[in-house]
Amino acid sequence: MSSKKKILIADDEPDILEILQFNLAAEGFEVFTAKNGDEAIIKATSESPDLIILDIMMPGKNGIDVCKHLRAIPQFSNTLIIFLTAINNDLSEVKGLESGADDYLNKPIRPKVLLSKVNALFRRIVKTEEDVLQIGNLQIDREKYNVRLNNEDILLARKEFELLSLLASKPGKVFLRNEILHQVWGTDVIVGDRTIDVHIRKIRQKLNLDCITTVKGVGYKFEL
Amino acid sequence: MSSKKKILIADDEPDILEILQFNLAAEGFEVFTAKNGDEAIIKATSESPDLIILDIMMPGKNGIDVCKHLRAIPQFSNTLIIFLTAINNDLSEVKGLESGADDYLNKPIRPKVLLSKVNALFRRIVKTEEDVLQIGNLQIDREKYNVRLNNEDILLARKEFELLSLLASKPGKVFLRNEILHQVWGTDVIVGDRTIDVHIRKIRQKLNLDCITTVKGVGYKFEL
DNA sequence: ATTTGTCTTAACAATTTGATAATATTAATA
DNA sequence: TATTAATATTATCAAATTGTTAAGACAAAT
Repeated sequence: MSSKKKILIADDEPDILEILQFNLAAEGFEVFTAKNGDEAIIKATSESPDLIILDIMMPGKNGIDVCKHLRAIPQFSNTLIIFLTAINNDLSEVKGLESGADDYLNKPIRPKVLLSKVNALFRRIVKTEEDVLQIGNLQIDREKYNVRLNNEDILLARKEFELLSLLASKPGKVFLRNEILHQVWGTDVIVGDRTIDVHIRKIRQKLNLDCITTVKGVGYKFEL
Repeated sequence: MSSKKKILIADDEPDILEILQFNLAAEGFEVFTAKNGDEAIIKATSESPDLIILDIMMPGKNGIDVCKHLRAIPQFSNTLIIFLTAINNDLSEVKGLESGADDYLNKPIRPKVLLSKVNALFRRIVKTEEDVLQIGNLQIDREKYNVRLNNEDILLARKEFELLSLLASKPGKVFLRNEILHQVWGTDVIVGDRTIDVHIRKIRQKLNLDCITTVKGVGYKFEL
């Protein structure tokens, strides 16, 4: 999967903050916290989270204020916002959603419900992501499955693409031949010794660029 | 806003149905109703609603079943679904959201909360909704179901249209054959290996334009 | 009932790919 | 430098993948 989703949590109660952080981090999200509304705005601006969870009742700027403030900034017009509230009545819920939030969650927090909501919201948004490697003037787009060098498309066959994609994923790192076999061919496929070489050759030929270095007796590495 | 949003409500209690219908219609939505799960599926198919509100507890097919059934059909992969439930416990909520719903609502119904949730969901979706794709001199109108090239209408059969529409939704992106099968044919439909090819061929033939590229071993992509 | 058009499949052709073998080249080391 | 191990190069071939055409099942329209 691409990069980790960032989630910002703002609540003045340390316990709640901790519970949320623990559960979301365990699910693989990158979590940031804020102890009040103003801090939330600052961290939101600096971290550009994908989702912001706001407690409504906070000293100073409350959650609704923060939400309105953020929604007025283009950077956050598409950010997911969830309210956290103990006030379980019509009024606050309505106010929350009308101020531009995507959902709200009642306290006490039920971790499973929280995670489900978060995932449900992300499922809807996730679609607009990109997965491109950019190394110098070389661009490898894993989604579009193409390689561009100096704004010119280069057609690589599947194995060639996967091999280059692997090497370029960690420029400078030397990949052992075994490692390459496992990653590109799989653990149970057996191919001859020269197979990798031939593919490397084709890549070098097609790219016409000195970017794959042979490390004799060890493997190959990609560099600039 | 474009045209009226369509909402389908499925509940076995006539009272609830009426309350919901009244409130949503008053807000300007076009409302359809169903008295059970099977009717819901039928009406969903014929009306293509933008939002479906499903009672979880219904005789016969319950809401979760209906949701799963619908989500497996490409037509409904992006339709909003909200559950309606009196069961106020973790388990049912989690199950609901995991079966692909976007939100849930606890009974008793509080009209204002309902409307806020509905509006919050629509607000988020509206942005990704583009019924007319324009790529170069090619125009794909998903609502009218037609394709124009150089101001000339081109008649595509439904599967052809959906396939082209999918590929053109992300120009440059390579769609894996599997991905295409899921999106166009649905997750549980099984068709032979050559079916996609044949449809691709027909599109190429009818458009008479070099815009669909084969990426051998991977899939197809659309490009100007 | 007949026509029309859509969707799928089967059969075969055409193409591309990936692996190998054979040979050449390179780099390290005795 | 001669030797050797490792890699590079090239051509070739079988397998995998896709293209094409025609035909039949089915549904919708006439």
